[in-house]
Amino acid sequence: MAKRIANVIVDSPIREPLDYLVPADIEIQVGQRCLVPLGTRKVVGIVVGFSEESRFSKLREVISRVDDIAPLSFGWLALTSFAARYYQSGWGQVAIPALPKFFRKLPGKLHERSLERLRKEKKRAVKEPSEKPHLNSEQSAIVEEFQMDGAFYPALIFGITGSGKTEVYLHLMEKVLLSDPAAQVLLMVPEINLTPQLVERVQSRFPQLEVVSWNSGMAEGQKASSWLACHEGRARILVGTRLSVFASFKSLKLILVDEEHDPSFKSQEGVRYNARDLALKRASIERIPIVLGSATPSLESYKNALEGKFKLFKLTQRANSNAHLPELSLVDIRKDKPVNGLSQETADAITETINSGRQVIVFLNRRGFAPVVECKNCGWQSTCPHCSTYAVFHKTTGRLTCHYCGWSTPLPKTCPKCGSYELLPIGRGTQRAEEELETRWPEARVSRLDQDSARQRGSASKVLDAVHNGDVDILIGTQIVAKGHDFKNVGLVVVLNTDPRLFSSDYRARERLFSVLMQVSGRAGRDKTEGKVLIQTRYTEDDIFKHLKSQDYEGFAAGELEARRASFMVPFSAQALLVAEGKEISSVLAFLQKLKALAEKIKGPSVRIFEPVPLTVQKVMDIERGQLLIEADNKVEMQKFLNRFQPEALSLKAKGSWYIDVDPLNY
DNA sequence: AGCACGCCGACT
DNA sequence: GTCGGCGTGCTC
Repeated sequence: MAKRIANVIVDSPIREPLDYLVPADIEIQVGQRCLVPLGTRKVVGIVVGFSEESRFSKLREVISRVDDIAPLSFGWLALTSFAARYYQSGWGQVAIPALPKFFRKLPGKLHERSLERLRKEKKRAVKEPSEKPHLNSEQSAIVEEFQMDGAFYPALIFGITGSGKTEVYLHLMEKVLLSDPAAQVLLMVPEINLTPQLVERVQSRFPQLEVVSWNSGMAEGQKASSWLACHEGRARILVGTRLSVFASFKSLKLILVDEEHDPSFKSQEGVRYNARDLALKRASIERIPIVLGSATPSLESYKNALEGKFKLFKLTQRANSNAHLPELSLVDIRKDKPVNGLSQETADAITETINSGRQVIVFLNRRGFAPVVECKNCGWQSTCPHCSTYAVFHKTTGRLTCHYCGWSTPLPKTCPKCGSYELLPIGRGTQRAEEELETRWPEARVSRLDQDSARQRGSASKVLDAVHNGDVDILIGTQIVAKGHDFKNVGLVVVLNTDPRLFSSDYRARERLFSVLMQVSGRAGRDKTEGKVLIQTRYTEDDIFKHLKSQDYEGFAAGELEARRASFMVPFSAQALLVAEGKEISSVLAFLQKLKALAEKIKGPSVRIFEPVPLTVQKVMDIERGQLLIEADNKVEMQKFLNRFQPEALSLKAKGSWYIDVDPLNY
């Protein structure tokens, strides 16, 4: 009988699975973990196949199998394998880090005991299910029409803010969970601190079922326990961030991706996967339905829906029929010149709203006090010594802080260059706006919500609770205030300083701006009384505002899609970014130049190679960074090219490191 | 990614 | 003479 050889993936950049001899006394199957020697180490790998022969003559032996849990499924292996190929990475580098640490390490003496503990279900307060709200006709039409008969069925729910998407998710989940006592549902959410509230809402709806969550902020033990509960089928619902697309399920029957347009579904470190795209792949592998939901879908998804690749469902009415669409108007800051950031019209509206006993949200997407400090005498500016960025002045700490590397120094009393005392904060962040609001409305209770104020655990929810309880008159904040909070008494939303984002070099900036403005506008008028939105801008005639005013995502998207079609941009083409890093920008660009030459040699007519350029933020933590953009007619052509390019590129030696970012979101 | 090997500077 | 710096290259 031929010797049995196991193909094993391990967490190393080796592209192909490694071959190991399987000793006669070891029974092992595909999907099981095993202990193998790797160089001088022993590591945990996953068996992905068997073969009779190997290109390698001197094979080493599998040390032992790890059979503490059921093997990983073929579907899971197919998903991780696809992800590795698509994102130009090693299979093991995708698959192994997708397991909780507990299942990646060599099982020790107490392994079985720990497993027992992980398997212990956390206690649920068994209570009556929360009330099931009545669906309006649009909502129930979706639930009725939805196909879940064992086929891949991708759907996009495009529903305006407040249209009750979550309620539709819950009904769809119920439909799936009731139809099959083993069925499991994956609900994917963006990376925000709203997950606990959502988990609670889901759990109280299905009090008899185990609901678990999975996100990077959780303790390792928690992660392992949630993961295992899904793997073994005990947990029926998983609510998780992008990482959960790689969770292991016994019987996954439905995937929901909430806020599918959110950039946090794209990983920006390690393997740069897009969890929304992989979720679609997973649904097609498992032959199950998948729902993408958003008030402002990504143009990629919206295009797919328009072309019939996704079933398109629309929610056009607010679920709470009492709620009004907010009335949006622009404040032309060319005419109504802002004083300390606020135009007269804005200030009057704030006064009026507070006086009428309602709340104001001021949205300013820039944290800190001032983005840069400047010397009036010699022109010195507060730059970060390790990054090509400004160090932001934070008045709360009295320090200059770099938002890229965390470098920080006390604000100097005098100019470090000329000794002058005239150091001026330039520009405006949330802290400065907060100060201004407190000065102008001394009677009002002002709260700030941004990354800095939310840093301490629980402090964000404290502020949010205060807003809900009516203990705050004016809430000033960054993106965080825009996300999904259902404030009942907000009469006015003010948007400051969005103009820079209208003219970004990133062609996706407008799409994101539209999305965030829609979201933040949606905070106004969620209950009986009307809400108002004021946007201060000097570009009042920009199309984006026209569509915002009428809450017309589809009009906006049609315009953007047309512009992108005309210039062959994503989603009418596919992109990949080669990013190189090193000590000196010249050598980084020189290496990218070598990659470009190789790419030009390999590429066909469907692929275009751009010029190597430094990244927008060229230096971070003393590392210089450059990029080379590659464009192809479509994703298939891009894959064909990368698969030919990548092995050859790996053999070029670089001074620093480099990676490929497929379907990049950031430039 | 680790980890070892290897070939040059400051130390008991 | 050797301890250790991190460049280079391999792991079935």
